Amino acid sequence: MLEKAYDPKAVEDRIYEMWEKSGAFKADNKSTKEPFTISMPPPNATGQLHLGHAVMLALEDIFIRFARMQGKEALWVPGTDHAAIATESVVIRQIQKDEKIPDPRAKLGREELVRRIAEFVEKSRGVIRSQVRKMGSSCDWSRERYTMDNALNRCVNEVFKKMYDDGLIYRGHRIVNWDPKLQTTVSDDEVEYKEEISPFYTFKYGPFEIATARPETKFGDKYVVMHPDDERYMKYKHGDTFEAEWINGPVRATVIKDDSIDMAFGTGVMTITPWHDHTDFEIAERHGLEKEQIIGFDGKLLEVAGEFAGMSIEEARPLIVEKLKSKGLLTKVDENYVHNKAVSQRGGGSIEPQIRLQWFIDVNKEVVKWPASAKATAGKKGQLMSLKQIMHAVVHHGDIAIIPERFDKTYFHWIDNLRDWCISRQIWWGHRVPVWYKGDDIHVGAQAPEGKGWEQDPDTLDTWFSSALWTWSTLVDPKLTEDMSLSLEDILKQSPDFQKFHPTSVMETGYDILFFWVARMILMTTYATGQIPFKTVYLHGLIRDRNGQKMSKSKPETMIDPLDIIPKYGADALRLSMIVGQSPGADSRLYEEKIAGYRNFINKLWNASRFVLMQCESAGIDPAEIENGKWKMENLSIADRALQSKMQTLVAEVSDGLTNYRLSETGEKLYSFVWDFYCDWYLELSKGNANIAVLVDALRTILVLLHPYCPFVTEELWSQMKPKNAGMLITHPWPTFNASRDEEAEAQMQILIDVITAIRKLRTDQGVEPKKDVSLIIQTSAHKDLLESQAEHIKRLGRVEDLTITSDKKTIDDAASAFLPDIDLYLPLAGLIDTEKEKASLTKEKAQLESYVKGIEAKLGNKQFVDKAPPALVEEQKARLSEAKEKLEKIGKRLASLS
RNA sequence: GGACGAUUAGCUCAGUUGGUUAGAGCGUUCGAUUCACAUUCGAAAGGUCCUCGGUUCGAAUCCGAGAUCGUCCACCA
Repeated sequence: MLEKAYDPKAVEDRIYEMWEKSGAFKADNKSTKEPFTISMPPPNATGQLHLGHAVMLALEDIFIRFARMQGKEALWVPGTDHAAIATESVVIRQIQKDEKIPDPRAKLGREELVRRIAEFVEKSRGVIRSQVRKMGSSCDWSRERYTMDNALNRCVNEVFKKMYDDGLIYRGHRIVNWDPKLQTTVSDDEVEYKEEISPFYTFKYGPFEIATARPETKFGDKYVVMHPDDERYMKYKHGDTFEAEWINGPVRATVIKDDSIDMAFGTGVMTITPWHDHTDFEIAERHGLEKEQIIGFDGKLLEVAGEFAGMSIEEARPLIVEKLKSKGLLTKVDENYVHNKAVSQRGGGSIEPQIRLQWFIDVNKEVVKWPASAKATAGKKGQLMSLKQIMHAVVHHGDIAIIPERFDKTYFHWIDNLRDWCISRQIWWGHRVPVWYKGDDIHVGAQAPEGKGWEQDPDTLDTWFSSALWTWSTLVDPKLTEDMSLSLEDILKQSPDFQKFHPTSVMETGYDILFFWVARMILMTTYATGQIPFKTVYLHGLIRDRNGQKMSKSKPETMIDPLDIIPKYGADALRLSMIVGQSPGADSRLYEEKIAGYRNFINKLWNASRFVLMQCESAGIDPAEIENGKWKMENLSIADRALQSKMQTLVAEVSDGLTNYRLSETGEKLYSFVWDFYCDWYLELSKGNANIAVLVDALRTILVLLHPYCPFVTEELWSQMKPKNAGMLITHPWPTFNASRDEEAEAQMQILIDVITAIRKLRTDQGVEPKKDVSLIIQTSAHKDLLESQAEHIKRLGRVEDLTITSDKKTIDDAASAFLPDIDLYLPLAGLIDTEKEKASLTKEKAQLESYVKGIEAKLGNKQFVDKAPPALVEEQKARLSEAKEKLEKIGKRLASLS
């Protein structure tokens, strides 16, 4: 017999082990079943499982379990990410701290440092693996991948080479976001802007006044830029030169006219520093101006700064201002100027734009064939397009659907503003740029060419470069990647997993990495394989604390750690609490009471099962002997029939909800069906005269439907009551909807529920002690037979000792007026559920419908509407009209029969 | 500066294409409890659906304007 309360600790690990051992997670690439694939967004190999992972795992597990039960060949590929910059800086910091080595890169050298990082990652990956299991994730561990696997490295190199050969990857001096602290570039998306109040200085510069918050960059400035239409400066022509007294003596400056200048800002004139500012760089490129480096890669001023050379920015700034002031060039200081300071999202250090030789992906060059997907290809075969255009097309044409839809706009907007992607990083941990140099010769490829003296590029690739290949690089056969004679195309063609499981079905991830990752997967995968990476993108929101704040380690009191929650409340409860009430793309709040609420639900289900099993036992029936889906049709009570009927609707709704990714709504439906109907009414009514077969069979179906949401408890309960030939729930077939609804039984059941509820309320209203058995008269004309047949239930659930049901209004009036001492309560049903109430509501509905019909008829009678509105709309209105008329007719008939 | 989203009970949120008396969970109040479950059961209180205007027979829902909050993007020398 089951314990009195569900104890997840005693169940979860055992169940997970059973699933894993059984091979239920493994997908078969030779199967003829329809594939359903999810690539797990790989958690950072260094990390601990947090709520962001937990919600991702819960959602994906629901998708995959539903697909598996529906008989699809379901594959969920797990893995971990090497998280280049994050990991390298974690390990470096650790070495600095533990071994007191201030510069581990210099001291240990590349080989040793990389070895240490790899070692560290290997340890952390084990932690992540076990944490993913704790959530109940039914992923195929035999296919686990890691972004630094050799096979994936081969894919990275092949794609790099392909892009290089296509002219999509180039090396160039471009202005990049340089992080002086981590000594590497970061991509535009990794830069954050923080508001900062700093003094804003206005200086005299020749005949002009220029304003700046960063005087330390101004040493080399020799161009003043203004808008060509600015009337204040009409007398200066583009190309004019003049002499100006400046920080370290006089400089010769040139006037430049450029449209990008905002005339309303400051004085409308600025000097530019092309080496250290994106906008200035662009202006300089447009006009072919000289660029000069002022600040070194270590963040210190260079020779050009004269007496200030070697100083850090913080040191130099006040001194420079002081000097300019003493020269009489400072005209104004605004102390309250708010400006946005660029900082690195990773290290948090400030970003110093610098010009560097870097590798880039050209997103505008039109050299790529239209993707092979059906919709986007229509009529465009053979056309060449840019990576940007590909990314746009596959979403625009509906090959890829984003849920929620509104993120389409954000996505398109991002593409419109996308600049070339800087893919090289000056760190050691990651996929090394597969390029070799010997003097001026360049060779691109995974291996060094024949001959001596070739040296590989020291840089590594942006971590998102390898992540962008994730949906398919994880599906190539690793053995094939060892054969260097095969092309990428051959490898893909000969990899059974890729052939069977790609494109993947759904990519589920947080909306915060739509740009970082999702967009880049679309870009890279569609380019490299000719296939879209996934058909649907499901974006979940962030989990916040109870105050709507981001959970962070700095506020431990609001932190919820899944690893604390799981032993306490169970993985099932955690899963429900994160999914019900969360709609895609929107943030949601999580706190312990919420989780406890779902723990209670799990326990309710547990106890309902316990009750059912006890009924079996006392009836001497072994539940295993009860066949599934074969309810005894004789002697079905109203409750049995109503349950059967409602069950049909539930199956249909849950199937539909899961198919269309409406997880929250569907979860809520299941919750309320189980608690509010099955437990509160059906089980209560079955007490005393239970139909065991119905009881068991309905509960089994409930377990099946709930399994994707709360796999552990359902599997455990299933093992207690499954039919003897059935296997585990995880692979149990999903029920089908057989469409036979019993509306009469549902209506009668509802009347019974209404009557009992009314009695309870009546008792409370009249202050009758709940313990006391009462005598009751129910007066009804329409439902006398029904209520009489259910008298036993009414008596038991309403604590009524003596029940009289009469259709005679006089009886009740007499009883009430005579204050018959032996009658406690009188319940006239006329105002509750009786014909009078029905009549009233029907009359109201009729009036509404009539005016509705009138409205539509007026619309359709309007010539302008019929002529100008889209035909579909007119048709829809017509359909609605006939529907309403039909309904009106029905109501008319019913009303006639009532009176 | 541009875009997107939110605003419904004390709190957290549902509310399908406009249609009975706007719902749930938590919390609160009152009551119950050997009979599956106190991780329970019954009942109650609690709402100007942000504001104004419009469309409609009918608006929480559609349209317009505004307010407040939040997020993303761009970025100003």
